[in-house]
Amino acid sequence: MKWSKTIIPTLRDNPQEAEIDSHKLMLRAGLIRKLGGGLYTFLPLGLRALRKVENIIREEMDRAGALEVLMPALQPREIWDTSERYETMQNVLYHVFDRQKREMLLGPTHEEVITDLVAREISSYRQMPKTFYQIQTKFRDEIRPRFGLMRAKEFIMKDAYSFDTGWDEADASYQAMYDAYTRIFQRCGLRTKTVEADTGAIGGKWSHEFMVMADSGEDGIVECEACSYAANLEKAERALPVTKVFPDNDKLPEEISTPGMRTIDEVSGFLKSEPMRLIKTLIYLINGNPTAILVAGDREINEHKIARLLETSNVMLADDKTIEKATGAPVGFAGPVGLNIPVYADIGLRGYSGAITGANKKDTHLLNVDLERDAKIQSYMDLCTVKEGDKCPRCQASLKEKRGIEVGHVFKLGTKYSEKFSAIYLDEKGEKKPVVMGCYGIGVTRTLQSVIEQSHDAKGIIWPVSVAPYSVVIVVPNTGHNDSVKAAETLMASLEQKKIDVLLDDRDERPGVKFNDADLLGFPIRVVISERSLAKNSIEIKLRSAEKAEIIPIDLGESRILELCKT
RNA sequence: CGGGGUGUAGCGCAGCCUGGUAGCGCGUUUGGUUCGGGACCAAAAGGUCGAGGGUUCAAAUCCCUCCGCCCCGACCA
Repeated sequence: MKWSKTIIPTLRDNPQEAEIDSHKLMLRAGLIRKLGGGLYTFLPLGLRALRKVENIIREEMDRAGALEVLMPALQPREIWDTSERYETMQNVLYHVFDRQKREMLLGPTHEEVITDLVAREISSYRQMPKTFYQIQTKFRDEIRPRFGLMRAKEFIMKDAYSFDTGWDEADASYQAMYDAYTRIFQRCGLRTKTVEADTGAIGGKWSHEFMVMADSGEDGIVECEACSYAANLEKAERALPVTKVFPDNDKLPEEISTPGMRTIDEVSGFLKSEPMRLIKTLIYLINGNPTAILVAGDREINEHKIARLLETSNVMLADDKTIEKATGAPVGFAGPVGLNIPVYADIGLRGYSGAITGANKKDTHLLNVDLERDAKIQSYMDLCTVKEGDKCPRCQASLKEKRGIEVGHVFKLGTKYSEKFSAIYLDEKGEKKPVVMGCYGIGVTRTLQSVIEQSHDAKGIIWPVSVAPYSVVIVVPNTGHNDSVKAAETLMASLEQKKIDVLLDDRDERPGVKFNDADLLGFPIRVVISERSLAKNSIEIKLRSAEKAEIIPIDLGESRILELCKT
């Protein structure tokens, strides 16, 4: 391909709309353009890279034995009623109405569609295991689209669904996808980390996320310094802390005036006490019922954990009125003593004694609180978010906090959907059983941008050969020099015949412009053919990732390029 | 949805405070010179100043309403 025949609108300046490097570079390198918030057009160069990622995924899915299908993006509402996700996923669903005013949804994911299919088409244990996948556009009404392709309203996803006769069999399918994912991201040149994750609204028993480590990532992760434990902060656990018993723990609760002191910082500062000694009491509405959640003053509540442990998706902080009604005090003075709503406490608070809490009375706190003795706790559960320095739940070593971009997610779903859609099969004994499912997603467009986020420098993108829009760029510094142009065209034609993706920069531009654009666009291999090199009967080959170029005799150039393309 | 920011030529920005001719750099077009790391000379095109309303003799500029975009938060397979 000649540069003059395609369109690569590079930008010199960073567009002001972009915040992170990969987003800036995708715009500057002319890979994508924005239509509106969370909506992007792929330009020819961006599409080429996207297709490469898709093909890697397709190859590895096929290799793992998965079967490609293509499901409708437009879905009847009814199947979402059947799965009972019309409500739980309300806030990401796009609603569409046809001419009969029938409600349709733009698919944010396809568990419903595939399970409906399987319920109709699979009825015997002889037909399993089966894994289906598709690469398709998904639609989600994201509250806040961000960072270009990282979080968009319309994006491309590879989703896969496995169907097995039992749990052990399903584990094998899960493992096959897990292994395929590992290969996929490796082939894309990504360094990923696999972490244990929350299953969220999709449900299921167990899940892992594939994270691209990057400071700009939206997800917090902890990993153990010593063992292999790593988890998303939404899910991460910690070794049980030592019980805290503070001074004066034998005394009875005693009120103390704390005028206007509402926050942990204010109270601990005012009482000259460490925040850890305070018990933070927050009133939540859980399924609409006021409920108190307790954690130590130096910790944050993890609402994902509340939702999971109490088996609901309806967890929100209570409004001021509800709090006042439940505690009998203005916001900021809640405490567990004497509360007559359900109270759940974090496991770290078990045995807390000599602690400080709100007194459920304006401008007042309580000293010397012993949780067991003075409050009625429904149960102690793991309710707070792990933080740096907490101990590993497996080996007690310290946990470190990092950021990551979630590019893949694998779930063991179980029978949640198969039961709702009556995806039932007959086993060897003729008994009816629900199919056991797994589901697996890769954010394809997000993966593409992650490659750039992880592989770039001050000058631009550094593509791995596997996903580069073109593996080779041939630069002719002076297009006025006919011999250079001819040699370049010959080389391009010859490489193209060998199925190498080549771009020939035939623009009438100054050399500096061409070199800078080549660096910005990040093609892995740059070949320069000029009067200067031809005089020595040579061409110049430089890797984008390397400092220096190598000078190769012209008749050996092609084989050298082919060799470099393989690595 | 709450908080903050921003909207002026394709891109990046100035002008707004203190109302009066809409500017700069890059890019684009034409001609010429130049040609190994974002050249130079000359000429030119390109703007409902986000939208609507108001104040005023006069609004990019002041006031009101709305909208888009970006960031933080809430939320999120």
